[in-house]
Amino acid sequence: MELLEESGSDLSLRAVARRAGVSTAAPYRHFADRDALLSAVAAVGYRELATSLMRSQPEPASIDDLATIAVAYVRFALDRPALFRVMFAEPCDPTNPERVAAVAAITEYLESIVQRMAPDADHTAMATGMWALVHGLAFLHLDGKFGTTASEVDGRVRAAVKAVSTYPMSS
Amino acid sequence: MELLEESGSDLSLRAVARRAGVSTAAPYRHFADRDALLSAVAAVGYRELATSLMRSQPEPASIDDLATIAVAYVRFALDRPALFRVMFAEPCDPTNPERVAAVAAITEYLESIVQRMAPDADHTAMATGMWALVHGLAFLHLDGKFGTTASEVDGRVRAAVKAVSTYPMSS
DNA sequence: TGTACATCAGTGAACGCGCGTTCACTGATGTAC
DNA sequence: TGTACATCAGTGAACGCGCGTTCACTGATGTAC
Repeated sequence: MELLEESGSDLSLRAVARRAGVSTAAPYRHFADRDALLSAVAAVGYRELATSLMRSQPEPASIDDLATIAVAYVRFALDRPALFRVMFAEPCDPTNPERVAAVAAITEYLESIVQRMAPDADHTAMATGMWALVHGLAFLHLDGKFGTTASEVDGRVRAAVKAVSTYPMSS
Repeated sequence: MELLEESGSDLSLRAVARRAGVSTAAPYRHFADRDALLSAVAAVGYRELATSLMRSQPEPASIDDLATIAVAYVRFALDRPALFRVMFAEPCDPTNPERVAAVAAITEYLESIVQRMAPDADHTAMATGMWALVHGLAFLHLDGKFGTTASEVDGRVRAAVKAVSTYPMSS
């Protein structure tokens, strides 16, 4: 995790071993192969993401609260870009139970929010949409597709979430 | 481009040369280095993405039309995952003018839609939100974070876009 | 019409690199009797 | 209390790989006179 946070580049078994002050082959005592390591790291990442979202707003009740959660999500991605990429851009082993459970936890959290805030909506569809919204904001900022400086990010995320959640489109 | 569509993996100069039936060093006649090639490929990708979005709905007038555009965006990502990743996940040279222009074109297209469909909204914020929504849907599907089979994707995307665009959240 | 020259895409060999993975091994620790 | 054994994290050397990039070079094409 330390390595991911400072280097930002791809995670290699050799680099992990170096960082641990250990020989090249030592990681194989603990992980079957590179994919297994990456899956494990991703699982930890998911748990931390879920934790920081829930901590940012345990019981969101307004669109402002929703925007706060969105900001927490984007912050997570921006603060720990390499970890975020491992979590989402690597073709992680879909059979890793920890990973599956962590994704399910995030989905459930989102659905519970939707259920409370928009009781008439299709919960699943709405939760999917909200996740996609914050995820897209995270990735687009991460990849610099908006010409946004770091200090503007929060405001931009809040504004986007509020705009989308507030104005129904005509017809 | 052919290479990206069939191999799905990283694009290397050597692989490109092989595919072109040419020696390892030949690409350096045309591109300064690997990043330059990637930037050029990304620029072409942006243009093609913009084209297929506009073709899917030149003058969107309803939420259904909006959902159609979203489906086109996600389809692009799913049909050409490696290209999509080069466009968005690689740290592309931000000074490449073609790339900047292509991103601007997509932004403008989205803003014009928003302007027509939600004239009261903050256009920039709303366009940001819409882009993030479809982009998030694309990436989450691409990375298999929903347990969705290929045939369900369209329906799921439509439902998510409609849900988010239709129901305003309570305060 | 013929000759000299510039241009330029492509060649092929080489460089040094970091990588994932395997192998037979060492050495410390704990446990059974 | 002492001895034999199993466990297991870690070693270090080696394998073969594909990569980005550089180099001096060739050979075809077009152009100027």
